[in-house]
Amino acid sequence: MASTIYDIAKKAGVSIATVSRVFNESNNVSEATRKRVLEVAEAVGYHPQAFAQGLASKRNNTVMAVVPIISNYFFMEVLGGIQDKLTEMKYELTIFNVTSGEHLFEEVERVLKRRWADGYLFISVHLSEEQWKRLQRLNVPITLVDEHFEGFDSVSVDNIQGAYRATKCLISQGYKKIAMLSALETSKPIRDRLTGYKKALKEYMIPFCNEYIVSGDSVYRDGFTERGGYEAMIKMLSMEEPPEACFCASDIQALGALKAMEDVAKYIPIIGYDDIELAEYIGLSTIRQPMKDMGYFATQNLLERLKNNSKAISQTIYSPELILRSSTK
Amino acid sequence: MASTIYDIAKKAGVSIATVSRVFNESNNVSEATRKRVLEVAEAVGYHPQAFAQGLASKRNNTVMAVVPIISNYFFMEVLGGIQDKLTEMKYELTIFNVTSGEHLFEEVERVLKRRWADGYLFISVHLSEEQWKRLQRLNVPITLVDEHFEGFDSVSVDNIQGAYRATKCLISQGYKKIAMLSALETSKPIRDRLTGYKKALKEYMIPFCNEYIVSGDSVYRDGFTERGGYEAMIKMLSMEEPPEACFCASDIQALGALKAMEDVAKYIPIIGYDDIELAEYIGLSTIRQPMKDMGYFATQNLLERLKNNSKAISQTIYSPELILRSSTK
DNA sequence: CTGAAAGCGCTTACAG
DNA sequence: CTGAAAGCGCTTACAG
Repeated sequence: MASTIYDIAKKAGVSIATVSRVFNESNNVSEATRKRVLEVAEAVGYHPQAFAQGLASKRNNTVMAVVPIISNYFFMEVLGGIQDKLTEMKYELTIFNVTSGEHLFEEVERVLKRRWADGYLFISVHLSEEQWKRLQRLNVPITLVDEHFEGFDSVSVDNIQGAYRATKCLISQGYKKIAMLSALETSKPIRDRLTGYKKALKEYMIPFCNEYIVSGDSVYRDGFTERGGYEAMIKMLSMEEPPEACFCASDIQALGALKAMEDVAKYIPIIGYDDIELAEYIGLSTIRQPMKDMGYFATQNLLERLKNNSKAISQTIYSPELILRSSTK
Repeated sequence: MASTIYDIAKKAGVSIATVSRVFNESNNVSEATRKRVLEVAEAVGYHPQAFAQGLASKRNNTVMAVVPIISNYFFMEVLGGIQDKLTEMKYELTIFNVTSGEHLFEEVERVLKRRWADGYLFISVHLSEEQWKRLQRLNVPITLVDEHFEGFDSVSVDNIQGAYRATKCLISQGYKKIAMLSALETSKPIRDRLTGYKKALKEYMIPFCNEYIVSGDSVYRDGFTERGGYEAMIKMLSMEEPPEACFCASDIQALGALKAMEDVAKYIPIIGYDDIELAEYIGLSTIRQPMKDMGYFATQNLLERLKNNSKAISQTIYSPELILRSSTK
């Protein structure tokens, strides 16, 4: 059986309070005592248990990342930034994977109530205004990434702006029939990007044409998949009047679109969204989201709030950057 | 202040034991009582706290993944498999990022002693025989991924075999001067892949030539980076007698190598290792590791051990698969 | 089916 | 600098 604080206290001839102080680096311990305790602890392989510490102290030096999907590029990059900051500050990371179905809200609420972590990072979790308000009542430190709600700190990228720039780039190359390769419109990023796309068309007085908003049929991951992009591009290219150029709602869909174009040997310029690592290799023009920075900054923000919960709520919005490569040439 | 089990018990007119039973889905509760408790809990937004449950029950339905690096392809894929299984079994995932420096062992030992999780998955954590033995004494359920030690369950891929196949593939195409684009030899996968490379050469009676083992100069991530690959390939191509073909220790290095070849406009066939998603897009021949399967299987294995710690220790070794694409044509 | 009570392994005022 | 003691919020035999 593993030893507890009592065993150490007894063997070192001190009280458990003293042992606790040694491990919590309180400076109210004499050097001799500290040394003795540490020696005993080392000998039997003792270290305070996380759960007991957590319960007694009501803190646990853990941040929980709540995410709808774990193994994708966007999340991986964001996570990289989160981890950098967390390691720097000696916090631990717990990942909670919500299943994004109809019980999303209940799942999220439940995990907050369990008080697993000191603070929470919500990555690409999209809830209704009403639902965010309910979470607010739980009074738990939360920072939003890739989402926006006035009651919580948030870090996001201006999706409208990004789509606008992408579309405008295509327009400025002289194209008029510009399609948008879309996904499920229940997805918030999609709605925003659609808005930006329309805004650009309007500005250049190009009539909006609903047929040019095309999605694939697969709904897995809301359509943000290579397959979704493939399906949509096949549809586009077989239209009576195919578009001359295409703005894709994500790089991963653009990848599928690229494949589709190869398969039917018809090519139109396309531009993606995200700037995943792959984009550079295949020469995909895209809109860059500073994913890693967002993760890092959001974490920093959350940790500051853990220190001082009364600080003002801040909304950070990054500007997306247009990256031109060969796919728009 | 959030309510506790006492508040619920009082409001529902039952004991805390009963409230506890309701939330633990014990069936020894009358339907009427259960309903009443649930109603009260719902009204005040109560849910048992993870840490209190964990301390009292000595279980916490959490698995911890111990990883040296978080945002890379290999890990992302493995993690995807882990998460699938964990979600299926309603376990939570905690990620612990060891910093891979000189205190690696101490860090790892400490986290095990803290008893954060019910079980641990070590991904690409390479320790000495001696160190693994010390961890064994902690008597904690551990499953190794991408590593092998007889005292723990493990899931890995035969690196020697993989490198052997890659090299043999190049030899069979008629090349004799075959280089290996390597990385830090302190890395265990590198040592194994080197062994496989040599084995193939020997089998075909091609003399081993130490100059043909080339690494980049950057040591970040043990050299498993695009940059490391770039640097190494530049070196190779500027040799007096450049190799005719090259086996790269990882796809990510192969990527850098590809860039280097473009930059100096000299091309030789190369083959990578891993089969990251990117590989398909750029036509990189490679050795596939079933990363997602490994994660899934390792997790399943660990969860079984949590149920029954006396089951026999198993070593699972996957065979790597040769994937031929355009980079070797 | 239900409750009283001990216990999980710590932290933290409080007192000295 | 140190200790005694209460408390963190649960679970789980045990008894009925």
